[in-house]
Amino acid sequence: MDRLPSVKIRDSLEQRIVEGELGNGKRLDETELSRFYGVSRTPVREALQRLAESGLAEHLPRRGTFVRSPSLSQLVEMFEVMAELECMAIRLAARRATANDIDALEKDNETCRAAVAANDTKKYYEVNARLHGRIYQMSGNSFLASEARRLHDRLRPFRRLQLRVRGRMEESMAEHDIILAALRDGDANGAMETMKKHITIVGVRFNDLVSSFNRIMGDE
Amino acid sequence: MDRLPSVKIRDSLEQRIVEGELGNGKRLDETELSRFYGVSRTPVREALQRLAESGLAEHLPRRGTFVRSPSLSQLVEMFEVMAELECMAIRLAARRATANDIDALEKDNETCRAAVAANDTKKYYEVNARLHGRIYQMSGNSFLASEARRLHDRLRPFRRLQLRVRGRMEESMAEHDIILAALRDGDANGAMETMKKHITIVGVRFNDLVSSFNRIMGDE
DNA sequence: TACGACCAAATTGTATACTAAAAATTGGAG
DNA sequence: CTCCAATTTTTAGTATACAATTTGGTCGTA
Repeated sequence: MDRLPSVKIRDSLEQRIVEGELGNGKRLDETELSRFYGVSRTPVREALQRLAESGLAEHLPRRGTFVRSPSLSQLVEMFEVMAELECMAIRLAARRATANDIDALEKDNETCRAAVAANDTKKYYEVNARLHGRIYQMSGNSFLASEARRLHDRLRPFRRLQLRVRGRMEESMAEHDIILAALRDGDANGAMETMKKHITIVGVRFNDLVSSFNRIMGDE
Repeated sequence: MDRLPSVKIRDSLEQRIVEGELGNGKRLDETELSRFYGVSRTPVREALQRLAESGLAEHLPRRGTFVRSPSLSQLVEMFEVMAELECMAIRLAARRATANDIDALEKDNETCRAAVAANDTKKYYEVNARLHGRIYQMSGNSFLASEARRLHDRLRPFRRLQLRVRGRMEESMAEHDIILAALRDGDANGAMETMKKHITIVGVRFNDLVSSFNRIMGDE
């Protein structure tokens, strides 16, 4: 199944925004993009409609479409909601996890640990995302899983910067260990407690986040 | 500010789906819709793209766009997530509510009570939605507010059916009373407890059963 | 009758042409 | 030189024309 051009363009734009190539406030010019992708304006417009619907861009009638990264306060709000969803997922997962599920998590966690030892941020991020995705699945609530994954992806660039903060990867690993131990014991409350701390940015030094944030947002 | 035709069409379709006029599986024919709305296919297509992105419809490449109502198990999952978001909102609201906020809630609640007395389901739904929306706002987390409102709107037709169940409106009122009382006392936990019961449709046991069932059966 | 290939109608996806609204520019008055 | 207004230019929104793909049916053959 080969995807439609309009969908491919949408995905490409989404990635370019998330990667930071298309910074906040950047005007997404229909003609320019149509030249870039070698198609007419029609599929580009459809891609932009979908982008705007998902919240990554804002469409102003008869003005154009603009990349809209969240403000700092919106970011904090999003992390707050993310923490709640992760908590919910881990609570459900603790009740429903099978031995196989937990084994898979353990395996990912060890890969994470290796990445930390090698100081491989990219690898760590990748496996970490898989681990969290697995927990969403384990919750048994596929709607929750899809919502959590959506938010997770949207917070991706910020989460990644957060990991660059010195010592954050090690700290994160320790939390993973506690969460997994709680899961193994079926201790839903313990897992939730740690997960909340794990996600919420309040645990991180606020200044670190702000400086990362400014670095990302600084370039237009 | 007058909205663009493509946006108006999107909103109209969304409403028609939610109202049940366009039932599950209904094919959204581009030509037919363009005739219906008296415009060309272009704005209709853009409206359909947005609908698909928001999850109300599904777009199959070169086949068409179809209304996709959630299955029973998806519905249960969505209510489960809704309950979690409502809990979060009420927890935050309990900490941040001002006297004015609570007065406004009380007023809505009394209007609700009048609607129950008159057995006016439509009115009850309307004011009930406003009351919940107010709680989202009171949480102080605007991202949470927008997400909760989105889900609330999407669950609207099912919530409405639920209210037709005999005695459900009265029961719902009683819960509102308890929640408001807890809010007035700043009792976040009490408010959350009741809210959880208030939202969850069938009870946690059933959710667990359906979720495990789906996991076993491999239905994603 | 059953099955398969091929053709035709319908419908989606894309390109292009046209319209209308907003930004940019130019020209003049003060 | 500055400010404002009219005009030009650019660009978003829409219509229409065309291409590509699926689908249903028909015809022919085993």
